[in-house]
Amino acid sequence: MATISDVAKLAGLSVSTVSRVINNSPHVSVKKRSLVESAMDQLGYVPLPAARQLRGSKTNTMAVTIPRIVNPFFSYLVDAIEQRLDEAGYSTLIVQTFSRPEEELTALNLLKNQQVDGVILCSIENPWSVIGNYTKYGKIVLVNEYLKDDIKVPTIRANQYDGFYRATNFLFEKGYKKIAYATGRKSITFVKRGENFDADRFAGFQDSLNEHGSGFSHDWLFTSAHTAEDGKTILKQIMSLQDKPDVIIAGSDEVAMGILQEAEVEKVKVPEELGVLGVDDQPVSASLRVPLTTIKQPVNEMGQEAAKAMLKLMAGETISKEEILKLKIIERASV
Amino acid sequence: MATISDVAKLAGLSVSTVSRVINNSPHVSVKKRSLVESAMDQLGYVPLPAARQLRGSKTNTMAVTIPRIVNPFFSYLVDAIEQRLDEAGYSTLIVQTFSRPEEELTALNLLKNQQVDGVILCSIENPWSVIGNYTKYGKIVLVNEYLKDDIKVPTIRANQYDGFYRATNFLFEKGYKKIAYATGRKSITFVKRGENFDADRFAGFQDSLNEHGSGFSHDWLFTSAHTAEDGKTILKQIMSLQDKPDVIIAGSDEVAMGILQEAEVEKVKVPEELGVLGVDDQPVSASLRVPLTTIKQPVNEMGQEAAKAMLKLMAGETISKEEILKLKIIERASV
DNA sequence: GTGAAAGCGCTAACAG
DNA sequence: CTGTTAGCGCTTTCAC
Repeated sequence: MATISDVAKLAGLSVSTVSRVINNSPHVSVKKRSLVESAMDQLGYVPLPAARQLRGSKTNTMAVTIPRIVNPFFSYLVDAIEQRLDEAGYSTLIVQTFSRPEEELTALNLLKNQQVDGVILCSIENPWSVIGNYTKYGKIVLVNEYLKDDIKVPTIRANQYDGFYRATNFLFEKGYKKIAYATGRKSITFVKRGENFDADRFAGFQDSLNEHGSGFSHDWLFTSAHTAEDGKTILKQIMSLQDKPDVIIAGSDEVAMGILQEAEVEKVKVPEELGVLGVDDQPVSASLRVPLTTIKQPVNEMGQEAAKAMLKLMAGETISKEEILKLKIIERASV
Repeated sequence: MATISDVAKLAGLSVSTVSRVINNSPHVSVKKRSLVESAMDQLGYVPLPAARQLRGSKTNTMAVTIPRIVNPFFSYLVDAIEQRLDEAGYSTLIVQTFSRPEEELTALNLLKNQQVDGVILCSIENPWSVIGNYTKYGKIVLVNEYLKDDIKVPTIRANQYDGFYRATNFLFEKGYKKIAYATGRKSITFVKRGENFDADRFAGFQDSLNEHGSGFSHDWLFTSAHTAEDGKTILKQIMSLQDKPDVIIAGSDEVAMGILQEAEVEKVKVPEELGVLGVDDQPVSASLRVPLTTIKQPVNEMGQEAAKAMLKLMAGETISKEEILKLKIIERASV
């Protein structure tokens, strides 16, 4: 491995001049600059990051944490972040937390240890009292998370409340009257809007319901719904109900797919007898037999904005605490 | 940021003793060790990796390259690798190459620059003449790739030939006689077995065909098939054929799903009128209306083995060039 | 414009 | 067992 002094020796100059060339300082004569440059590529020289870091200079690397890479939502999100960061000349280090606080600390310590210039957290596993301490070591951006108002970190998220409010309105416009609701949550605690992700969604749903003077039966709430199998069960449960809903907000495309499949088995016509609204817009959703109408999370934009926010932070700009993006309703055939 | 000398000062000892504790050298008295330890956590001290790297010690970090994180095959693969590496105390740095040679070099330079101890390449973008140069800087393991015999790098891959050979036999056993074949490739060049991924698959298919004295019509070969949409087109094409195949190896679950959906529209019974065999076993495949029979890539095992190979390499063991894993046929209802 | 020299935080001889 | 000391490769004053 060639070092800076090898280059200096070959170029017949001092290490400081070489260093200046590397960091393109303006105070180097054109002649010596090219001398250094040719020596550099003659030796295949690349500055050793560890040494530069030791001197406290930038790493040009960012870390981004996600709970699990196999979840498409997160893989697309991190993909979008990386694309944007890449354009700005940053490398990206993806850290899976597996929802474990310790793993999140690994990423945060990267910051403390000057291995990265900033970290983008796409889900938080530690209390802010812990995470907050790391802001002194570098920049932190949050994605898709809710934090108390007095905590001021740049946060990028989608407006779940608004999205679900509009989606529910949309169902009413379509003529539906009895709307069922499925969620991955174990229970819906009636916390107020702005507390968290699911509460926001449910609040949007409820507000639309109230505005339309529509009732909601407890039989129409399905919790702990995650998989296609869960969706199948839900459809069966719905069909066994006396007072059946005429449409369901499925909580995820996965669950929606299960509902769709079981509906086919049970000869329940979609959307005529039961409308099905998905959430997420996964790649396959468009090409199902009954193409799925779904509430799309703006993953791409979220990733882009998160990366932009980080970049601004790096440039020393202060940025507004929150950037809220809109959910989009993708209308296809299932509603 | 507390440094090693801060700790030494607080403990009333020398930096070397502190260093010994950090690297748990045996030659430290219990008493002083605990003295150092308490000083360390009193200060919240964490050794700075950059400084250690500079001294040439291990990074305990591995890089793994994948073309694209949003591809489920790769996200599951990297997930498996990381789990295993994690157990062994290594952090994992995931690098997306976007199939660009430069990005692969970024990962390889991590090795050169002593930022990682090894790199696992899950797809190669540069000629071996380039990659090979990096073996002098650290360990390299290949996954799912084919390389000339004289090149000896640990390589983990699934036996595509065997898998497709067995899968085709399986179709014959099921009573199918006319087997169609879809692939993502733009064309099937008849290179011999062992040259590459797709050639191996097709060779396995062909060999089984020949052994069963079965013919293959060029009308039954579908190339450039990637998406569910492509699958739909394929089904239409099949139905317009005079001499129709009775089963198709779809090349991917994605394509298989498209075929399944269009079959439903066209009222073609699966598997009675047309059998459909997928490849990959994606999460949704099990819960389709006609659960998909598919050739499963041993992603998990591949990841595990790749990680193990790397770990052995790190431990100084020499390992056999190739580790070949078996594809598995997951029998459900579509065949 | 250019070079000499002082460290960044840590490890590893080398002495004791 | 413990301490002293010389760098690892680089950036950055500070002189010239």
